[in-house]
Amino acid sequence: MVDKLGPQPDFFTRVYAVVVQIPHGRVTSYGAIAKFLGAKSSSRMVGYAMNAAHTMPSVPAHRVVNRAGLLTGKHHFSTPTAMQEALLAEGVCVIADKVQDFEAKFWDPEVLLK
DNA sequence: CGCCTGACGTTGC
DNA sequence: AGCAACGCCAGGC
Repeated sequence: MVDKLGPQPDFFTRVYAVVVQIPHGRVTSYGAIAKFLGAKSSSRMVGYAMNAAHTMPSVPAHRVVNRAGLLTGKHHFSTPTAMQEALLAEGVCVIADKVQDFEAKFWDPEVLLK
């Protein structure tokens, strides 16, 4: 695993590179990232990558939620509310561990291609 | 070296 | 329309 987020061919690093690109106050889904990486069927890997990513402060894992906009991985943070508070601090409405206006706040990795 | 698990997603019943 | 099962791939034991 590379400490920096350089253009490494590693799947994990690939995920980090995308997550880091997520604009402030914006969120995306595991599936979107997986699809962007070409492994649309491997959405689980994205979540798995985030698990390892949570050790990297540079990777805003709190901006990544599941397809339903639910903070599924919040339990993996320092505190169960860290993820929700982090999103709220960015202007993302989070109620009951769910992102409000998810579609509106949703950020598609495709913009990286533009 | 093989089995189990895991922050998801999709399809089938 | 709600619930269950399968698939996917990689890491840990």
